[in-house]
Amino acid sequence: MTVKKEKLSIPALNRVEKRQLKLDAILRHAAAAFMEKGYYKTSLDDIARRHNVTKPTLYYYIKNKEDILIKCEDVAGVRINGLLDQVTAFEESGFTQLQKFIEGYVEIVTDDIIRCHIHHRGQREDPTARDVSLKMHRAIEHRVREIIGKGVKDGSIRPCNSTIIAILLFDALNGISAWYRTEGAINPAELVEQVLLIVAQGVKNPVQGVKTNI
Amino acid sequence: MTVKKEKLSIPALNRVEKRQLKLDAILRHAAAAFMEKGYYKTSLDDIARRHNVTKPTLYYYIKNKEDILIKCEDVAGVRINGLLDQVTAFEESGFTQLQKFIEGYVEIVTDDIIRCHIHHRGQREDPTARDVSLKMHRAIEHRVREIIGKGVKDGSIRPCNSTIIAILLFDALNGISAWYRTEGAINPAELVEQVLLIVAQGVKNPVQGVKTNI
DNA sequence: AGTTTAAGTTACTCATGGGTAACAATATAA
DNA sequence: TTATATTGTTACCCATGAGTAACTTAAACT
Repeated sequence: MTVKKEKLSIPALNRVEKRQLKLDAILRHAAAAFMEKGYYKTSLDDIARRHNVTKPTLYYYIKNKEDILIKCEDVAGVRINGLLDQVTAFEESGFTQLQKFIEGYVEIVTDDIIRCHIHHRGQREDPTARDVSLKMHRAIEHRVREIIGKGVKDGSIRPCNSTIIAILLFDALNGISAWYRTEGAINPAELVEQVLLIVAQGVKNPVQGVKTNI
Repeated sequence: MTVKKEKLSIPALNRVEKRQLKLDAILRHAAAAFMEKGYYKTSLDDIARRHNVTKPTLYYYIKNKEDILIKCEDVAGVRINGLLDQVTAFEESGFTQLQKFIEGYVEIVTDDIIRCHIHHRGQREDPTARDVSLKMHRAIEHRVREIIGKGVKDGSIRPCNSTIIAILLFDALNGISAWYRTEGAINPAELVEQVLLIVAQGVKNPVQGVKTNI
């Protein structure tokens, strides 16, 4: 009986599970293709080929081409907001939270689906989808702004325009997703270190900066 | 005689001149369209319409659609390298040169043709064109890296990985081209100030940073 | 076993849009 | 005024690629 139950329930669970796994795989294949060739130069046939199926099969998992971007965005949203939850969970200084966010984000940004989202957040044919996309993006940016604002309040971050700083930070971090792979042997640890250093202290030499100011 | 000469030579000059002006206008219209709707969602008919001509007329000025991007890139290359020439012309510290470059670049980055170049440098169908594009980009990045390296040598910039820093800086600056217009009333002066501040000093509060380090 | 649902296939439609050929008008030079 | 580039137009071709209809196979539950 238990055997029968097992035999029946496990495939039943696997059904939705397998579907989800296949959707994930399709998204991953599509995201990789989009990053390599670009969204418009990638045909659904290309994506289907990478997945070893034919084009119409894709339509069993996605609504249309744009839906791929939307689904990637969903994944990215969960990931990034999850990181932000994690980073803001503890009572730490704004600067420390920002530092942790940067560390986590640099890691996240290497994932193909996230890279795809970053690179293609913008082009949304459907106006509703565009609104949703924009809203999510603003929400995430807002949370980072809040971290910076908190840092200014608690004194760990110098007074600054948190809006501008947040956008600049995101641009720099998002940019990483475009080059870290192709740019050959880059040590991830060094990358994080350099980013943290420039965000924390900038590039000006403090020693010389105090002595003389050309 | 002189009158005759004038009457003949001025239109003769205007011929090439007018052609150049029209090409410029087409590039500008195209660049604006590409920034609004994206390269692939912009048809040549769209561009022609903005220029009050029909599509085949465009082919009198450009080779094909991609050629528009290439011609925008040429303009951008001259502009950016010109800025770099200007910035490195005097014997100043690396940090000062970097500062001046940033100031100039933030201004340059508001031009539609430059924005178009920044946003579409990457998608090149023709492999030769792709090589040229990549080479130019690398050359510019290299010059900025040199400025940073010089700064490290002369002590105005703290020791750092100039490659990574240069790329991060470009990402942040190039990002500006995407949002500065849509993002409503942003004071250009404040923008430059904030960029210079974060590049110079970072965001960490130096006062608190010395006293305690959470 | 037999019925149903999931998953996938082949073979199409059809709009879009880059690019061209052939023709028309306008300005320049003689 | 007449010949000649220059600049532009209308009317087309044709490849590409998103999306669909109709049919086939494989798995799942009773």
